[in-house]
Amino acid sequence: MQTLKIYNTLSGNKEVFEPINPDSVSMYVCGPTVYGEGHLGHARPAITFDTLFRYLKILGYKVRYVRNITDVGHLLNDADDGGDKIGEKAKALQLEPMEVAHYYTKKYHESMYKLNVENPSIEPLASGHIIEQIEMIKKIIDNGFGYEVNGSIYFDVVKYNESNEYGMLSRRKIEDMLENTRELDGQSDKKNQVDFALWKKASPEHIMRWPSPWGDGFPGWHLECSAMSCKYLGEEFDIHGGGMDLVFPHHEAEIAQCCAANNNKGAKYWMHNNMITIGGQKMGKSLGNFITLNEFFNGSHEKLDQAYHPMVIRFFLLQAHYRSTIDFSNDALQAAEKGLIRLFNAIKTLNEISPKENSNIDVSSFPNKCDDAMNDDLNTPIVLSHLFDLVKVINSCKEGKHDLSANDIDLLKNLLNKYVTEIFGLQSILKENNSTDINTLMSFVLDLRSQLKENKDWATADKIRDGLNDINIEIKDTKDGSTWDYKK
RNA sequence: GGUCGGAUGGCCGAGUGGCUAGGCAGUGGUCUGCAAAACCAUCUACACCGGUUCGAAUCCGGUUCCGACCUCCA
Repeated sequence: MQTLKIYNTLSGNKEVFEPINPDSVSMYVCGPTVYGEGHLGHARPAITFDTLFRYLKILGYKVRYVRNITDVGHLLNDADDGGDKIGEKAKALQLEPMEVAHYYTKKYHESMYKLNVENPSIEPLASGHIIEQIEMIKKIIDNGFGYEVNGSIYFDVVKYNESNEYGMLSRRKIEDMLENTRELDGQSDKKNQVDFALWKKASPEHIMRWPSPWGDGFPGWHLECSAMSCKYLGEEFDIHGGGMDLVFPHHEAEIAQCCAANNNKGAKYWMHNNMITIGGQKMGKSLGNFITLNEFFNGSHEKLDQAYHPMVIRFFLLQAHYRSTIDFSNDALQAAEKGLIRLFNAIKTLNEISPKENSNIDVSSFPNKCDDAMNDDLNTPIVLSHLFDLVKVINSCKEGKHDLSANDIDLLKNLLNKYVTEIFGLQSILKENNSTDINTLMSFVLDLRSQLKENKDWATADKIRDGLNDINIEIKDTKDGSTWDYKK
């Protein structure tokens, strides 16, 4: 098996990936809170870790991939005793909170399907694991790291830090955090500002609530991931992923909870994808550049020049390294779209190349070069650059400038299939002209037109060409005759 | 304010102490009745100021600007 290196936020370094069990990998990724339409910010971790999921399987691992759905309404902020995101939305729409959660879960799944994101092995709901979360709180209390105030349970970060290291993931010092915390008018029940809620007592108007040993309430913000990863992957598992914005406090708190409950920090490798920007700005509702996935797919947002196929979004994300920020703009997406079409045209071309006795160009190094890049912390942009070098090779074979043997053609077909289809999960966006009726009709039209051209009746020939162009059919005149295709 | 990260050619985006990243656009060419498409070739770079070095875009220091987190957030 090849040596895969991944960047571990915990150590701040690229590390050789060695799973706890040699043949299998356990992976947990933070999924969406389902209170609104899926947006670009959801696409990046989904695609980043989908690519990792696919790659680990290609490497021969048995992978259990858990990605949760957060359908429990956590509080909007710490000082607030009132609403949560799902509950607020439910009130606004006069729906049950679970109707809201279910509706947006379905929308999320639809977007993931369009982006060709594979289903995780398990997709647990936070609301379905209240019991596990309560049990975990009990363990934390029993171990002396939780305390109750007025029906709410808090995690005692200061006490925890005496015997453990709070801040190991985000490299924060608890002393700095205690110093820097602003006075918040002393509304909180917490002993220290750095403490966080494990269980929150539900105020009368809070609609999402469950019974517990401490009265009706709802679980804290960070608990579900600890409880569910532990349940399905064990107290110690291989990879925990999510967006960089979750490093603190969410993932830091998860580590603390797992250590406090199980004396085990949970994941061995922590991986974080970077954020996206739109036109150089952070995406946010207040900035007017908040674009949902469906708006990208149908082009309905005013900032978009056109619709972008889900595969263009996927390809565009893969053209950047997952730990870099990536900036969305119409120019960049249109460039990606053209690149993607070029790639798939070359794959099509490869199937049409007739093999020669011997190759006169060496393509044997391509598989290793791609693997090396992928093994270097999933450097998908470098893999793509190699694949585009391959596009040049394929095209020059078509032009008769190079030859490829049958063996080499197979090698390239396998390589492209492995990377483009299986690991990157890309699908062709070329329109297929596979309707028999239209093909018969078009070959008649093209035949007619070539007669016109032979008779030098350029005016009529051009009229046909222009007319077809208007209905999105493009005629391509080559020296071997004319072909046609749907325009993009 | 604290912690951390970034600044690469017209746009996006890799990488690295000396050797072409790649995509898109541009330019030149092939092909064509013309055009389009396609294909081939190719130019423009490493924020600023110092330092280390035979050599730095790459290492070090400083400056400016940008971003993330510190509060729900992918």
